[in-house]
Amino acid sequence: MSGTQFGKGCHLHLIDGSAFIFRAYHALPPLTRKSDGLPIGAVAGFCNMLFKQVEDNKGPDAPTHVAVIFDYSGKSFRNEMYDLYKANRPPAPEDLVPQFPLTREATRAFNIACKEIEGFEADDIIATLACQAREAGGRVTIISSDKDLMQLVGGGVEMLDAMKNKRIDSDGVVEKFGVGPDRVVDVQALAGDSVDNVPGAPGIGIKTAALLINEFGSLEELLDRAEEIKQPKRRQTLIEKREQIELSKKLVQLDCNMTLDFTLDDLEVKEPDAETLLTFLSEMEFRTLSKRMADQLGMEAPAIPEAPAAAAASSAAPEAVPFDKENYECVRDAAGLQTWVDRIRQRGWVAVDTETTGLDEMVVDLVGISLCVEAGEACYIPLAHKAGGDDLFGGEGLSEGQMPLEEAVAMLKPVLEDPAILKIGQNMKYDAKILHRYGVEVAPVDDTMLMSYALHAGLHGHGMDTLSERYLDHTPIPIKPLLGSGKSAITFDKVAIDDAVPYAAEDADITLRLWQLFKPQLHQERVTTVYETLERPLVPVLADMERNGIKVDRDTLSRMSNAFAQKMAALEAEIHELAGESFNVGSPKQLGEILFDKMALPGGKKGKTGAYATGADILEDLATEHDLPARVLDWRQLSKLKSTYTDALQDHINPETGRVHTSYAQTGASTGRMASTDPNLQNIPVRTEEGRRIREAFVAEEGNVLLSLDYSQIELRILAHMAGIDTLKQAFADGQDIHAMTASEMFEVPLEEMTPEIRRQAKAINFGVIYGISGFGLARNLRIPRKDAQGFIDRYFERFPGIRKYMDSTVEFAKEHGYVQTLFGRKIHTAEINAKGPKAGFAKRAAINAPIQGTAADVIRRAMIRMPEAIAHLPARMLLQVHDELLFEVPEAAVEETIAAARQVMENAADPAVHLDVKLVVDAGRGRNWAEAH
DNA sequence: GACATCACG
DNA sequence: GACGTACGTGATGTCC
Repeated sequence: MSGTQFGKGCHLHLIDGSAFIFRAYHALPPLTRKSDGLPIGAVAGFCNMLFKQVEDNKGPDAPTHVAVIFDYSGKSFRNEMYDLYKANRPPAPEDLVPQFPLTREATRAFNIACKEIEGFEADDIIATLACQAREAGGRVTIISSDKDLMQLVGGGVEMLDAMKNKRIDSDGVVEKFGVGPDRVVDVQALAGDSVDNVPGAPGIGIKTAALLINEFGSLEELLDRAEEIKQPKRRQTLIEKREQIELSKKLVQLDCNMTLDFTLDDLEVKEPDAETLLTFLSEMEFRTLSKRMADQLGMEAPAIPEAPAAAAASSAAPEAVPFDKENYECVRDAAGLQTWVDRIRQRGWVAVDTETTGLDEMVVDLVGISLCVEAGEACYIPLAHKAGGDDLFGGEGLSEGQMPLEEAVAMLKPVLEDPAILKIGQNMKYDAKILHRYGVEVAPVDDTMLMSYALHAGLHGHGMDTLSERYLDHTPIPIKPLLGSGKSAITFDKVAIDDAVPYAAEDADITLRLWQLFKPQLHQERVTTVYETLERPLVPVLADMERNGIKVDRDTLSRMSNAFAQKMAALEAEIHELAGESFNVGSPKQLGEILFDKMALPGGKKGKTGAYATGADILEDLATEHDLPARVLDWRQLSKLKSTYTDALQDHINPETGRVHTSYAQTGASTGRMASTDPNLQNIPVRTEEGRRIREAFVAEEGNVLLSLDYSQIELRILAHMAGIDTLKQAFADGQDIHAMTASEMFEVPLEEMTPEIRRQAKAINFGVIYGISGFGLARNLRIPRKDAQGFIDRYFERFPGIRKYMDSTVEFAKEHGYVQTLFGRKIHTAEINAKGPKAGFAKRAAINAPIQGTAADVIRRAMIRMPEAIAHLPARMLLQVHDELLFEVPEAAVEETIAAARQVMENAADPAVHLDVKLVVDAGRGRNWAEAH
């Protein structure tokens, strides 16, 4: 066949690749590649179509030439004619984006010509090729159902809807458009197209358009003789919108005369190269297709590890298999471990759990590893259990019957790092960090804790015990009896191996069962995208940040501690003097008795415990008249700073790194926010001058600076977007002072005459709105009469009715569905929304706040996930996240570049999943320490 | 271990 | 008509 020139007797298949991808994407369930979760549903559908094409190549009506044509991403020449062309088309779904290049790869793997040209749409290339083929006397089949291509039908050109397997010839076009192919563009020009944003003639659809074109013969004739039309409205439209209609025709008219850098002859059908194709298919892990293709090519199908989704579905329901300690194996040597390695390889996945000497992953040692490949069947590999304390030779000796730790790790490493084997864990960040210290980079991973978070946020916690009890109806073996408690508590390495096996193996067993249960639920609950884009990819990012830590200067803290202690002592003496007796200032109970009984100051008891409330707000009220409460407030501030920060922080400095390594709880907050623990670095003081100085102890390494980038007013911006408040959006677009603007709108004060006091009140209202405002809450915050506060709120809602609408509809949604959602699809369950009594108020406000706080949390998560790649070329390290702030450490020379790169990522973090009507703005600061940088 | 208090966004 | 409220967190010290 080679060398034949395209001409009579030739048959060209033109496949509309882009259209096909979208149809495959929407028609098929969201399949993911088992080994790493890569979305591949559309690729799978696409490959099946190509497979069919290959079969067709041998069929009775076989093509001699074939090509798959793609849209070039980006704008086409039509955007130059009409900038709104396809403007209302939403961006491609995020899990489809990575599949675009894969479909090109697939096409080439099938050895089919793969064409796209910058600045042109696939339709134009198809049109040009179809015209060329027709002129050469050949036949053409366009494999697409896109009506825009129907203008090409006729003269040997037909279309084929591959999904419905339906051919469309001239008659088919007449059926669809009421006119022949040669007049399709005329009808389209009149009818317009909302999908492509082609304006057309308002009020005229396909039916009317066809009627008119058939009556007048052509669009040009119709427009010239528009005066003759009887219906007044129609006549007026055609006359007034003539220009718009003519533009529409240009938009829908395909270009048959493109200059191509290839010829029809280049599209000759070729046999696929068996090895290339099978390699690709097995890389995609397309089991069935690999087999069918291999059969057709007369080859052996490549081995692909079994798919978890299919296999999980086929195995017994995880909750149906009883828990049985007897089935848990203790692996004591290499031979025993090898059988598990083999089982894992055969299975393609494994649940993993590590046992360690403590909870701090930066410090603790590995004690053992448990594995599970099938519900009910698990093992524990003890590696560093120590002999009993009464051992004559000291407690340091390892217990008998353990294989060497290095040997076990060496055997497991290839499995744990194999991209084709999925590692399943409960809070895998912990295990991955431990294993990292033993030279193992665990990947890919699934995490049942994160799955539960995507599914059940707001309903309950996501710890293993909770999940096991709720979803497996099984109470796990408690750790307490093994470790003891209090002073006599031991670490896991001191637990007897026989006791450790059932406990440890069960954890892996539970994890596997939870995974089998949750995995399909992600799809059913429509949170796969949340899990795959906001949860799973964040794990390694957080692990890196935690490992990085931040340098904290012990001397600075220590000096401050001493200073605080001195001041506190002085204050304490003064307080005792004022009280006329000595008492524990740190005891709210004793303080309350002094203030309200002995001194008889005005104030009240509080609820449950019967003790007086002595919170800062109450003391502040008293402080205007009395010295004692004022001193107590000072004392308390210092006490807080000293105990929580200057003292406790020193204990968290890692002796090896000299840095403080926090731990982020990814599932800590129901809204999608992270929580920071051990220590909490998200609540380091900043609001008072004295407290802010603690940040001076957070420093950069020599030659480096700390860089702080934070979102400006992100929650208010998100509220403006979600509630659709034009005034607010405009103010943000103009870079205005949003609180001053609010104040001006509300109190009708011109911006030039704004006073700090009025602005302060507006600011409180703006924040109140985010929290689900109430007259009471605002009154307390502003210390104004409740009536006045309610007046402010009423005026606010009058001025911004959209806000009230947002609040009402959010609560409505919560009541109906039992959850609310962020813009990115994260669900936050609102269990008590339909409760009665005071609980209802709480639930309502939480429901109003959650989508706003949660969307902001999603945005910064997306930025964090993209950050490593964006700063990979720079010597910068991301250290901390504080809800709307990211802190970096970077050599001075790379500061500007890092700010630019990080800001770019942060400001565009919502795209392309969500297009915000309000731009996100990121402020940056730098300094030798965190106080300077912030 | 519950409660009160206070640090942050 | 009264209830009793700002949203989301974590750490510390007191007291039982």
